[in-house]
This record gives sequence, structure tokens and C-alpha cells, in this order.
Amino acid sequence: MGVRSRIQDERFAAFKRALKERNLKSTSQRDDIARVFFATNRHISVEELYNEVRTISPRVGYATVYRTVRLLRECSLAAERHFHDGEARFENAEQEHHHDHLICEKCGKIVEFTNNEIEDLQEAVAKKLGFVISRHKMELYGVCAECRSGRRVRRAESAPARVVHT
Amino acid sequence: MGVRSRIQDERFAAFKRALKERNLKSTSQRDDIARVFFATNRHISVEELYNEVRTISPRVGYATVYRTVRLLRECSLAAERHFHDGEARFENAEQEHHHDHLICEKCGKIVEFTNNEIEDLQEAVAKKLGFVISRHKMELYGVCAECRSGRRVRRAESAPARVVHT
DNA sequence: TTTTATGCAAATCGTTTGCATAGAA
DNA sequence: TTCTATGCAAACGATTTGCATAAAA
Repeated sequence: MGVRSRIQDERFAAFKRALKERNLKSTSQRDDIARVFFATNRHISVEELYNEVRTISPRVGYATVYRTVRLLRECSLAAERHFHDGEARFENAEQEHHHDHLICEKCGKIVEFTNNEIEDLQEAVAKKLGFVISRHKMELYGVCAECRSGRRVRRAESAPARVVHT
Repeated sequence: MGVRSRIQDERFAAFKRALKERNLKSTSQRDDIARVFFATNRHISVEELYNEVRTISPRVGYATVYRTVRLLRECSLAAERHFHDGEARFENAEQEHHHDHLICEKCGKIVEFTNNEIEDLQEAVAKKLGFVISRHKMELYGVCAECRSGRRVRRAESAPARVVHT
């Protein structure tokens, strides 16, 4: 919400281009859903996205949100994630930089990180076993510093997503 | 399923012990389901387990299989995995040695491996970000040697599970 | 006008649960 | 006997789909 950044505009433009390429129609619903999605910086579930879009455009249906999220996924503009809670979560896909996740089992906080040494070792292991890797998923579960110190108690609903390069 | 191995018997005994500890009853259904589960060496889904159990004991219900799998999970005798296909898969949990997965996107083959260097780096990254890790999940997706050479075409339904230590 | 998208409700899929009955302790 | 487990069917929550209508091209 609020100010729109350059990167959001770029993504939105990419979305419009993707629609044209596929001969799909631009609609106000798709635009609203995409804009809300690109404006969020957390791992958002379809339900959360639906609720946020409804505050802008109260008549959009659940199915349309699902269909649009699928579209965003197919255009590589959204990345699907499955953590612990049954429902899928989506994040803005930055084609350039994939990342991994560190998840606090107490408060639900999610920290994103990358580590090149680990990536290199993954390649090495795969090569040794005859595989050529196209992608990977790595999730570390534990307890964050705040929770261990007892400072934080509530579930972290919306974790800001900044990738830490370690 | 032929010969029963020592390790299967040990697991089955551990299961019986776990039932006693919890004041739960031993039933023929639980025994059958557990035995079939311990006899399998692949990542089995509830549906597959149900079908196999039905060949032994045709009157068990789906719900009982679900309930027993949940029980096995709670006793740390089964480990739950979520790959790509919507349904949960379970494997025999060997408390001693956790492992990671290498998954072929062509044929579905799953290779299990461990790598201590990667584990050490995971610890290091988590520490740097203030976390204490309790467990992790790492999945590498790619194409296996057989599929790249065009030798293998069909989906590998039942991958034998031997952990490779790299 | 032609064609695709939407919104709703119904369908689906994996999984869980309520309840009357069967079986273990 | 007492109490838990089973099997069935119904309930569930996340996601998808059929269809008549609305909107884009």
C-alpha cells in the first residue's frame, strides 16, 4: 500500500506484457490482484491476498484470485512455497536471485538468505550422484534469537522479506 | 512382501512398546498397517499404504490407515515428506540419521543423501542470523544421469531408499 | 460480434472427525 | 465390564471447475 516503487511498476509492466504475449485479456480484476501482489513484500497466502484485494475492489471472487495467482506463477512472477500450515504461500519471484529460508518454529518469522558455499556444495553432491540440478529448496527450522530470549511471543504474521547474503 | 529383516522386527517391537507406553491398544489393524509400513523401503503415500494393507487385510478402512500413520509419526517411527504431488509421503524414520533428497524431475527417482559439510554451513548461517536450528529440509531438483542419456523413460514408482553419504 | 474472464456455487482431493458398533484389556 | 479402536459416511479446508453472464478486443 502507499507509495509505489519502481520495481513494482516494472513487475506490473512485465505482467501486462505476459498477458499480451499469451493473448489473454487485461481486466481490472487481474490488474488489482497483480498490483496488490507486487506491492506486498511478504509470503502471502491466497486468502490474505483475497482479503487485501477485497479492500480495494470488493467484488472480486475467490476463484479469480486463485486463477490470477496461477497466472502469475506461470509467468514466473510469483513463486509458490509450502511451509507448515497447509496453505500455499506466494512471494514475488525475482528471477535473478533465488534464496533459502530460515523459519522460527516459535513465532513463525521467516528470514530469507543465500549462501554461495552451500550452493556450490549442492552442485558438487548432485554431480557426484549423476544429477544436473535445475533448482532447489532448503529450509532451516529452529528458534530465533528473540524467541530464545523470551522477548517475542506472538506469531509473526507478516515478515518483511529481505534476503540476507551470508 | 517376502523375508522380514531384523530392522523391521525392531521397528515393529518399538511400535508395540510405544503403544504400551501410551496405554493404547494393540489391534490387528495397527499391526498390519505398521508391518506393511516397516516392510516398505520407499516414500509411500497413505493411498499406496492403504492399497497394500488391503491386499493383506481387506477390511481396514482409510481412516484407520490415516490414524495409524499419524500414530507412527507421533512415535517418530514415520517421517512425513511433502514433494510435488499434493499428497504427503511417509518414510521409515531412522532416528540416528536424517538425510536430504535429490529428485529427478523427469522420472521421479528420489536419491537420499547426507553431506556433513553442508550441514556445518547450515549451522553457521543460522548462527550468524541468530537462530538455533532444530531440523532442516533440503531438496535438490534436477535430472538424473539415466534420464539425460535417454535410457530411462518411465516414472520411477518405487525408488529404493538407500542413503548415500557424500 | 467473437472470445475470453468473472463470480458464484458445486465439485474435487487429501485428510480429519462424529458416531454407533466391534474388539482389546 | 470398561474403555479404546474401527469403519463408515459425513465434514473439512484448500483449491479447481462448470456454467451462465459480463466485459475485453
